[in-house]
Amino acid sequence: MVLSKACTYGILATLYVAKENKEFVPIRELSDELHISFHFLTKILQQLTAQGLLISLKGPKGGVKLAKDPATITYYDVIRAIDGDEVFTECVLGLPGCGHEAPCPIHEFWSPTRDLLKTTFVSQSLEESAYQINELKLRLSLGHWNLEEE
Amino acid sequence: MVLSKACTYGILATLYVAKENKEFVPIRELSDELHISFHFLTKILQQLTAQGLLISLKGPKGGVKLAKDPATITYYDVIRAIDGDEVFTECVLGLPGCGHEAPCPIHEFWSPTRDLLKTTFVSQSLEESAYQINELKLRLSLGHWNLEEE
DNA sequence: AATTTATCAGACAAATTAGTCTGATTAAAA
DNA sequence: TTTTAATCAGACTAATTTGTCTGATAAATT
Repeated sequence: MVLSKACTYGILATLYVAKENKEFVPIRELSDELHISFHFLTKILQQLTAQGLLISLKGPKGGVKLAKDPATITYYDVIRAIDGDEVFTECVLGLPGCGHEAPCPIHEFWSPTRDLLKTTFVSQSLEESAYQINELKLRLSLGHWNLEEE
Repeated sequence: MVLSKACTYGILATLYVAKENKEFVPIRELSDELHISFHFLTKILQQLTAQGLLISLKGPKGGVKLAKDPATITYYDVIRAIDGDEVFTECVLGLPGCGHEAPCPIHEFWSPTRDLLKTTFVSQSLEESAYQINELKLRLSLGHWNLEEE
């Protein structure tokens, strides 16, 4: 698995918030719509709040919102806040100190692939995805299509 | 993490066997040289034996050897035998049924990246890496360099 | 001021992955 | 034929990730 579940949940939630484009979305709404455990999602979003990607508000009318313009937040930002950037920097075989000077047997081939992996997430902003979600009516929910309520 | 630890251990072990190029390498030698837990590695190599990538022999002069010409075994073969091929097929956001007809918001961008990921592992054989290990004296061990014995 | 609705904090449980251990089995060598 | 050296089988433990729960805190409404 490239991304942890916590990380994919974090991405789905920030995408939802980006597409809604309103003040403070309650986590309960996110967990209901995306079919993610409320308490688990709460913990994940607290991380994103602590990292400065989200702003939260307690009480009625509370919830979370993006801390910045969604055009300036990339998938990479969210991934790094939850999973760290090890997946984009570490040796795929786990050899300590693997690099150009002391490469593992596939370093030379893995390195460009790893770079593309990073570029893929760096070059996509939440706004671009939010636009596509709205335009193309893309779903974000983890629920299976034929179990979706209308 | 792209590959599980079990998977990286399996790759390192098969690479070691490929570079040694002799009949039946004992797992004890592999675990000592690669600094991997003997019992854990044993279980992993049993999987590879069950999957037909390795042949094992009990008793003195026993151990494991490659079941085929290392030129015909790819990293992808080993990865699939241990981790399965989900990492090469599933949605990076975990959305069930994500695909061309019902894409997730980054399907279009993730898809080629995922393809390169697979291609990277499909196009590298154990023999090619074994050759490089021998020629360039590349290390396989998980031990840190300054802790290595001579 | 009291109530309601939300996040925050942290303990706890379950599931998965990683790692350990003991004994059974098998094959070669003495 | 006995001993020895290896894998095989499976139970067990530890660590990490995932998920659940309860209460404290804060902000808006009544």
